[in-house]
Amino acid sequence: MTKNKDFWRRIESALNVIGGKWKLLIVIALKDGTQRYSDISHKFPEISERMLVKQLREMEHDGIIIRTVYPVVPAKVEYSLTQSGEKLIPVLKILGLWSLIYLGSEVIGEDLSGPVEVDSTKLNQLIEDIDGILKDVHTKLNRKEDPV
Amino acid sequence: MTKNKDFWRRIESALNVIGGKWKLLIVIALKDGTQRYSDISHKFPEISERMLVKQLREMEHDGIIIRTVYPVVPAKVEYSLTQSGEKLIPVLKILGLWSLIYLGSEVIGEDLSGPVEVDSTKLNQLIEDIDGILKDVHTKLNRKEDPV
DNA sequence: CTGTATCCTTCCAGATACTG
DNA sequence: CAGTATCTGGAAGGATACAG
Repeated sequence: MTKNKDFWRRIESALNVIGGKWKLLIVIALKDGTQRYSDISHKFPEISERMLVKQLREMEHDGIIIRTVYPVVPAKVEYSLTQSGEKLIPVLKILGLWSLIYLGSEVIGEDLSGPVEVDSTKLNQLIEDIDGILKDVHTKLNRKEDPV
Repeated sequence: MTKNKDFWRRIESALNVIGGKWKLLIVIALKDGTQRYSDISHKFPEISERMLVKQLREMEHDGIIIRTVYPVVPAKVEYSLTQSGEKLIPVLKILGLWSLIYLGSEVIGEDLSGPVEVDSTKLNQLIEDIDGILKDVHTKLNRKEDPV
C-alpha cells in the first residue's frame, strides 16, 4: 500500500504541474487539438511571450504537452497534449464540478451566478472517463493480482 | 447548459482555492478532524505563523474551512473542514491517482519510485464518493428535470 | 514565425519582534 | 495560545528590443 504521506505528496506534485496563473489556460488552448505557438499566443494575449515560452517548456518537461518543430522557414512549432495531458481533462472537470456546486459565487467572481444546467450525456461521459483512469490505476499498479 | 468558458473559469477558481504552497497541507492537517491552531502549526513547522494565518483566513473566506473561537484564556481557536472542504478530499485523491499513474517520477522527486499497491476497498470508496458528488451536481442543478 | 536577452517593477514570503 | 506588525531579499512577471 502506498504510504499516505507519499500519496499526498503526489497530489502536491499534480497541483504544481497544473497550478500557477497560466498553465490551465494552455491546457484549455490545447484540449481540442494541436495548436501552433501563435495560435495559443493569439488566443490568450494576456500571456506575455516570455511567460508563454516558460510555461510551455515546463509543461513539456512535466510530460503533459509535446512540442513538435518543423524545420521550415518561417519557423513552425506545434504543441499538443500528451496522453497524460488528455487524461488530465476529466480530472479537471471533476474539479470544476466541485467548484460549481460547493464554491460560493462570491469566491468565483459575481458574473457567473446565472442559472446553470448540466448535460446528462456529458456527465455520463465524464463518469466513463474517470472509470477509465481508475482502470488504469488498477492495471498499472496491481498487475500481480488477478485482473478484474 | 453552462457555457464552456464559464466552466473553465470555475476550474480556475478551484485551483486558486487549493493552489499555492500551503493550502493543501492545511487540508491534510484537517482531513481527519478538527485541529487547534497550534496543532496545525506544530504539524507543519515549515509554515511560518504569518503565512499560516493568511492561508487560514483565505480558506475560511473561500468556505472550505471553519474557524471557531472559544472565549477563554489562554485563547483557543479550532479549525475544521466545512462540507465543501470534505467533498474536496475525494477530488484531490483523483488528482493524486492521476499523478501516480501519468506523471514520471522525475517530476515528483525521485525518492518515491518504490513499488506501489492500491487498496481496492479504498478505490471503491473513492468511486462512491465521486458518484456522490455527481449526484449532488444533478440534484442541485437540474432540479426542474425529472429526478433520476 | 518562434522564440532570446535584458532590464525593471512589483509582489510574495521569510525572519523577527511584539500583543491581547 | 493565537495571533499582528514591520522590515527586507528574492523571485515572479511585464515591457521592449533583438535574432535565427
